[in-house]
Amino acid sequence: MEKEISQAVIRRMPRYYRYLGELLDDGVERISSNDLSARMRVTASQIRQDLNNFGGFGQQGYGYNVKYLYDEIGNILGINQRHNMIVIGAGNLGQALANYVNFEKRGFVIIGLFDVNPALKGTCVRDIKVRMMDELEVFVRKWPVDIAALTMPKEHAKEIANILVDLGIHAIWNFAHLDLELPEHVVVENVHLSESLMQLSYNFANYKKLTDKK
Amino acid sequence: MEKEISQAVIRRMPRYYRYLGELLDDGVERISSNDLSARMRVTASQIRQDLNNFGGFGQQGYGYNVKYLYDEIGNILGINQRHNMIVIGAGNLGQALANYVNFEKRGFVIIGLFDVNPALKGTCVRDIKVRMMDELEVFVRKWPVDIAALTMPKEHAKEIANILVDLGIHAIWNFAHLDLELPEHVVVENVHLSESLMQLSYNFANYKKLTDKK
DNA sequence: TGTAGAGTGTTAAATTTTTCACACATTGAC
DNA sequence: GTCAATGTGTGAAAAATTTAACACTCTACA
Repeated sequence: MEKEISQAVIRRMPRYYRYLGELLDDGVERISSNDLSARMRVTASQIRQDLNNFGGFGQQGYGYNVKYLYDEIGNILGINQRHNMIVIGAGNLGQALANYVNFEKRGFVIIGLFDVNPALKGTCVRDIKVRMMDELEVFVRKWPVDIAALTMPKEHAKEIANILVDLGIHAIWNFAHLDLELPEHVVVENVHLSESLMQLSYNFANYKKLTDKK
Repeated sequence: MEKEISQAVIRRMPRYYRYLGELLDDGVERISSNDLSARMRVTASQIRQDLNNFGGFGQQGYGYNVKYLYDEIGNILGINQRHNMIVIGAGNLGQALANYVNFEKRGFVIIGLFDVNPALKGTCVRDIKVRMMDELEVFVRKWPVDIAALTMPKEHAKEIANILVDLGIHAIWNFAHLDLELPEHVVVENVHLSESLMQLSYNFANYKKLTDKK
């Protein structure tokens, strides 16, 4: 078995993908790790190391073919394979996700939106109907759901996550401010906005301290 | 000058803060790095190392006083100091931020919400009025703004970010899918949702591969 | 076709991050 | 008060990550 690739590397791959997409749009055909490194402000060495975790995509004396590398990274990340998503919590955040058409372009299709608020029942976000939570189970049994995004308040997240896992979903995009404790085979990706804000706050305070001292 | 603390450490601090807050709510008075490590699923060693970057908050034979440590980490992160925020982009995501009352509890107060869409002019999210972009400059000159959250489409983010920086703002919470190139003294925290989703996608695909092989 | 230059893949070194291990301060039971 | 148990702070080891260095391949131009 191949050795496992570290999350540090994985976290950088989407960024490569983004930059390559831009190059593609700009009609750039080929790029060297050096040129890319200058654009992305990372070392060329890191780019080459990262990519070589997945295989040799470049060619000596030439560099990397943008289109080819773009597609390869897309495959690695599972982009352009269709992923059906549901979003639990149709508040602003849930609606923001539902409205974000770029996900769909990449194969991440939101097929259902759920909430407890009866006022939302039957309303639509884009063409996605908001359903009540009691319809969740039937829905998930009927449609193949790959990923569930949790955008509801943290009070219910734990319970819902367990239900989803019992229903066979094993990828969860968690926006609730808590750490889900789920079986090992379930993949969880956390987006903790308040923690991100606090990190910003620290760096902000620290920058001020630095300049105040001068 | 004290040696700089790595972002890896900073990124973990809000999580400690969150767990300590929960302990506090549960009426727990003291905790050892060992107990905390069991709850948080990190090594006790890491907890002690992390905290000791900022000073010795614990006591041998006793552990850490929850309330005290909670407050200290709060201070380190600049929580409970007031931070005035503005949000550029009053779409779903901007409104989600504006509606999220917990930020305010922590001292992060959104004082303005801006958009280009005239249909939103004068509408309110909670008690925050949505203003048009052409009012931005006067607003920022009038009110002290610490942090700007960018939730508008990426096409305009670069330009707006430059304007904000010129107006003296030096902390930016960037939700747009691009990397801002700003002067060194500006602190930027990125939240790239699509990259987070791709990381989930990779891990999802990889989990599947693993189990399929068996 | 030959060859200088470009640029990858890869091994090795440097750095950073995490974990281990333990001396010693404090607690709390008796 | 004594003393075993607890549990931090910290220096050192281990592991992981990042950067550097370079042999060798392929390109592109004459």
